[in-house]
Amino acid sequence: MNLSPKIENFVLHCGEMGSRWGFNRTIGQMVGLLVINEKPLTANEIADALKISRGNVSMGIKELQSWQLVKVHHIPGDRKEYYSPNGSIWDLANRVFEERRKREIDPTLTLLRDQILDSANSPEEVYAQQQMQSIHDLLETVTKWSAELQRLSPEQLQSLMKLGSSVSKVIDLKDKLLRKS
Amino acid sequence: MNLSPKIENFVLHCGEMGSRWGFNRTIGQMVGLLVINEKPLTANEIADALKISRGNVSMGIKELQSWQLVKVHHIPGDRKEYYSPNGSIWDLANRVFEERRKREIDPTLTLLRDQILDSANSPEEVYAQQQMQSIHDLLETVTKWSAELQRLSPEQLQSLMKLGSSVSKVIDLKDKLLRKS
DNA sequence: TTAAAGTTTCAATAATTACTGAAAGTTTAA
DNA sequence: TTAAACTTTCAGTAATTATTGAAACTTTAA
Repeated sequence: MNLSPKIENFVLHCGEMGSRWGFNRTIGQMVGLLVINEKPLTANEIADALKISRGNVSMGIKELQSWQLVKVHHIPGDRKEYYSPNGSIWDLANRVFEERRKREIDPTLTLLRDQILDSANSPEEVYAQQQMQSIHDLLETVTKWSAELQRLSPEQLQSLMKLGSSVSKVIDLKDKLLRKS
Repeated sequence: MNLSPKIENFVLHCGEMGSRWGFNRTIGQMVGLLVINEKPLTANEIADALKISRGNVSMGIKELQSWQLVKVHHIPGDRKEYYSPNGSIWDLANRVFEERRKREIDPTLTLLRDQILDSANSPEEVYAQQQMQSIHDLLETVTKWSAELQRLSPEQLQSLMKLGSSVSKVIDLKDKLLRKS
């Protein structure tokens, strides 16, 4: 497996970004490689292209499956497993986004809900409760909004952007409309 | 500095979430501690409350300043520096969001713009270019949308949510309105 | 000036996280 | 069954990241 410089460049970049996107370097590279290749790849091809051990590929694939980012294919008469991205770029991004919400926001929302139910026993705790309530409200709003946006298709979002509409303009329009009716 | 169990619990949680939010455990705890305390704290108080070294606090504060999350106060006749969160919860979240966009999306957008300008030299590269174009378009859309949403005040967002309006409903309203006029 | 009160830096080390490769496990065809 | 072809696991090790604490630096009051 010999990557062209352009493709290798992209794959290496995905590796560097990997940890920022929620996985590690190797897994970032794997995503890049799978996305940039039209044909599904075997674990050995991945190990070879990225110059990593076979065992590491196996662990990476497992992780990517837990994020629902890869799909397995079988070719009749061939025992190897072939891997490819599970869906369009948009689908992949949505899953990463969703998974990160689960990891980065949900646990805190759970904690805050519990803490807020509990009553404060001192002036410091009264202030602490207020702050926790603010964080809770913020996170709930963000969660709801991200769910709304995820529901839209890329076409809906992009056509909206291309119309030159900002969200605030849309909200203004909505306000006007509601006032009239 | 003795934290009540409830407050300690919150601070420790912030520590555990720290790395998921883009910093490390200690810095997560520092944010939690500063946010939950009404009064600004000195570096020594932070070190004491979190049981970490003074040097570590210094480095953490530096990092938090680079994210623009803390503010320094001085009390007349007192040489110590007092730290507090730089703005409301909403302000802090906005800055984290913005900073993460810079780290997680912008570098990739830059790379993809360059790659897309370059012409493909093989069928594999043609496919690769197409995929890179899709990722580019997706990231641009996400970037523009997040900028739009950040522009709204928490009140605007929340009132909108409370009206029970989903974004798609708002978009539908907008379409109807545009069709009429 | 000086020294006290504070802050920052950074080399050494600790803690965490990722990776390898050999062994164990699984599946399939004969 | 057996063995070939493949995948997974995981103990040991490598690489990376975070933390300490002592020394260097800075600021201010006398």
